[in-house]
Amino acid sequence: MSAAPSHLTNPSTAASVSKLPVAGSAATFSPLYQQIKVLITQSLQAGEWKPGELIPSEVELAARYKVSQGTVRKAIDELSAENLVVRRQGKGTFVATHHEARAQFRFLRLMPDAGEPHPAENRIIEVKRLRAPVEVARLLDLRGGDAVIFIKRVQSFDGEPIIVDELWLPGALFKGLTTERLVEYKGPMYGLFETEFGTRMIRATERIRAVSADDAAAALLGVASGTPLLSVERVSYTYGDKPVEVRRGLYLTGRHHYQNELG
Amino acid sequence: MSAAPSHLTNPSTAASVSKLPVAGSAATFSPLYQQIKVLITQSLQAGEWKPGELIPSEVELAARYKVSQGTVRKAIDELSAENLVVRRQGKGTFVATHHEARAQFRFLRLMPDAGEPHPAENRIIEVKRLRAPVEVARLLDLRGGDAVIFIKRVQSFDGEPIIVDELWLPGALFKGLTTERLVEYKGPMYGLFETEFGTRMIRATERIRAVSADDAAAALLGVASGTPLLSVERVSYTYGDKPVEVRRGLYLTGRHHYQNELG
DNA sequence: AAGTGGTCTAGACCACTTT
DNA sequence: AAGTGGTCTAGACCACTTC
Repeated sequence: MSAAPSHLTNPSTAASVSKLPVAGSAATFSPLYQQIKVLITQSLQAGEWKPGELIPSEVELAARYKVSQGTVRKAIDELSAENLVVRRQGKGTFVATHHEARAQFRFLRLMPDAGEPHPAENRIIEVKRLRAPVEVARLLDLRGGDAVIFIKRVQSFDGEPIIVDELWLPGALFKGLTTERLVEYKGPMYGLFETEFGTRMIRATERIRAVSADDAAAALLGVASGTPLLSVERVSYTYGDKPVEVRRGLYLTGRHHYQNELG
Repeated sequence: MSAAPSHLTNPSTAASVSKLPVAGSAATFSPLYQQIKVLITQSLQAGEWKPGELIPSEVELAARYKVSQGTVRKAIDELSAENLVVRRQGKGTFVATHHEARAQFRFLRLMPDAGEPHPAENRIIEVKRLRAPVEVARLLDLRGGDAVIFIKRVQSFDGEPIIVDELWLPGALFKGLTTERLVEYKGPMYGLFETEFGTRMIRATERIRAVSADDAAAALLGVASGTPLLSVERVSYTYGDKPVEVRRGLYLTGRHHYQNELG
């Protein structure tokens, strides 16, 4: 390597500084490949490379950031492990997208007890704009009176209604989201969010409980009130761990189950 | 490197062979670091290094297998990602064990809605030996009449009974498992299995449903019959993806929830 | 043939832990 | 001081894809 890259701080070449982190100053050092990872993530967030597109090759990125190819490789390895990008030998590295079968199963864990999973059919029940309820505002990091878009829908498999979903999305990020666009759109909802609104869901946390179906849910699912349902409360995050969706699903688990892997 | 290692097949030095996999012969080539990974896993399985113990350093393993340190490193990186070993800078690499707070949360995802998770208190209800029911036999890869050990217990948090568990274990692997030993043993049950019976749980799959409490479960949990409960059916696997435990838990999710991360 | 990611090596230095 | 894993580099060759 020729010269130390000015915009990056390499502990290997600045040992004295890294050993003396000034209290109060935020000058903390992280490995080079972590810094590269942050830079690449920022480019992804800024939309420099869009979902589905090819990002520059390892050699190009190494030249851009003035580090070795091996360092770029380690950064991309981690981004790939986090499902932010997908590597394809011989072709290159692509920005991950929800427009793939791959991504579907990551975010919908309900599987039929027997047989192959079938694609879900969506029925939109309601879309409206309202002020965020306190609990939703807290989870989405919004202020009290901020607007959110509320969506209610039913998902069916093989014609059988199985899931009742309620979603809350920050109004500021999803301006122009209407029933019409939701109904027209074919494919996964996260695909729509990503393509039409530039918001890509990266990861989510779920809290799962067993509850009794109330009258409304029972009617939509075609079961008796009081039937046990799986309640799945989800908060989804985009780049920078920013929460951008609150969702509550009620799953009918008579012939389906929530599949989970403990590693 | 001096000479080609005789026990390993390196495609880099045997390209012609790797390009001509003979149909019928099982001679398939995998990267060197994958082969190293298999060898290390076999040593773990054979008990050459026991849970909690230090495994040889990267330099030593590189010498043993006649490959570079970088290749060993990549193998261990993956074993570490799969939670088979734990790296500690400056100290070495250790065989993962269930006798750590770390491992607990991987296999018990039920968390209190508010406050910190508390350690579970176990109450053993029943331990007996019986012939494997067909469904259990199928899941455990046993033959029809094989013996299994059946355990029923209740787990409480802060004195409140929250979980009713039923477990089935292959009799051949857990000879001598009695109520007494289960009651005497302090700490996680997987720790007992690992230390006393040499069977370490590596990963598990779970199928989750919402069900109604029957009379027996309701009595044990101190709730009304018909209360919605989370049903968690688990199959646990040890080295070589061998199933070694079937478990069915009923979770009371009034003030607790099953926590899951979607990556 | 040229370009991409995938593997493997060898060597340097760093951060952390123990002796 | 010596040993461990952690980072970074440079260069070679392989497998796969595209032109």
